[in-house]
Amino acid sequence: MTKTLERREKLRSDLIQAAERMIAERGLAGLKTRDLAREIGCANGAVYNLVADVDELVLRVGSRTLRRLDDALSTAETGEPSPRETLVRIAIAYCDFAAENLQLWRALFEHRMETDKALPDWSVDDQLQLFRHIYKPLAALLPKRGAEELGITARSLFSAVHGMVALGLEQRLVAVPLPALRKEIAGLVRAMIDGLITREQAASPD
Amino acid sequence: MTKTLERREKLRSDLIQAAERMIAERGLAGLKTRDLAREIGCANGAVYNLVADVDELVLRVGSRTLRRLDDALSTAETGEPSPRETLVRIAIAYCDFAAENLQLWRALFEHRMETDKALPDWSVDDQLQLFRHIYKPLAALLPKRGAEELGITARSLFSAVHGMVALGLEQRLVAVPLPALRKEIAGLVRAMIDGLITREQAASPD
DNA sequence: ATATTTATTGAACTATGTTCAAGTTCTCGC
DNA sequence: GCGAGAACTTGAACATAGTTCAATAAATAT
Repeated sequence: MTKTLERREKLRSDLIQAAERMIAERGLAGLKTRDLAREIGCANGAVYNLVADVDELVLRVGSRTLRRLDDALSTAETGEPSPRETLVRIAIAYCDFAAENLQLWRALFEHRMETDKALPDWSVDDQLQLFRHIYKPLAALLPKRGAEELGITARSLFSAVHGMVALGLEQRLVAVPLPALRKEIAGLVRAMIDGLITREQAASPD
Repeated sequence: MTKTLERREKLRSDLIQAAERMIAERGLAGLKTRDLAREIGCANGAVYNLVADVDELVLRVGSRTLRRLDDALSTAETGEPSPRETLVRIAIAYCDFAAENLQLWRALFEHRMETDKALPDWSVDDQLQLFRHIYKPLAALLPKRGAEELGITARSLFSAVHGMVALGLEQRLVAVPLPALRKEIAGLVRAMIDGLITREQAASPD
């Protein structure tokens, strides 16, 4: 009885790993059900016994990528006493992760579900976890801010770094060499933090 | 003799406009050659007499979008004496443009050419123009920096704002209401600028 | 007016996600 | 054990798309 269940689970796991490998090697657009089926040794149609459609598959791969990214950021935030430098390290870690997992990281943002098909909950949850890395060090630096406001600022800071990484790693424009990009990010993160602190202490001079 | 040439040019122009409308309404993935052909009144295959392939079509639409974006940013930078507030206004203008032209703006970044097919020059040129809006006000604020360094910082600042807009307008995560997003962007841009100025005046305390 | 060049057509080709009727394998009551 | 019924797997077939190209039509030159 459990025999086919086990087999299914094994196959499903193989499928997701194969999809991950394929995206990493050929990009999101290079993911093909027939190639996947061949790799895991089943019929093309059998893929749809394991996942509902390719959207789900991409989301499952994304979930794994987000978990690894989360781990990378967790590592970056340990053992650094200064909250300011912790934030810098997290930003650099984000940049490094994106560079080392370029296609998988891009897939997180490139993928679009067909209109109005909602994301499953388990996928949404993953994503919201990312901001939490920034929250604690930021709270230490901006003691006057409330939880709500801090959450928003954390999100903004994350987004700003994301933008620098996204455009910095884009091949189309002048590609920035990675060391230069890391330096730029560190500089702008420090500037943002300093600016936020200054503006918190002063009465927000617009 | 010029008869068919004229007709072709007219058709090509119609095609690009139809593609623009289609992307704006249905997103980049909703662009279909057969629908385009029907709209401009020619055979499906005739599309390939007007452009080499859909890649070129998307790029041509992108070129128009970039031009309109450029205009919007130009408008934002006029008539504001303070360079700092000029930068804030440019950032807000970028945000507003993205919100008002969401699908077309997204298409600029979502589109990926098939591997190793290079962008045509006319397309690359367009994109580099965007940073130039930021350059002048930034130069006024950071007089000690050289041209090279300023260019990099301008790019970083642009990228950071881009990231805030990109993630802020993303439906998947908690969508930020537009007014809140504008406020956030204004706040973080001011913080970045203040931080950059502070760090330029001090001896860059890392 | 006719021949030659050029442009346009739409059917056909390829690739790809998805479905489903038919075949196969497995399970469970006897 | 074994056979009926449930569950699973298959791969051919379908729908949709981008792209090509031989055949047709139009335009131009002689």
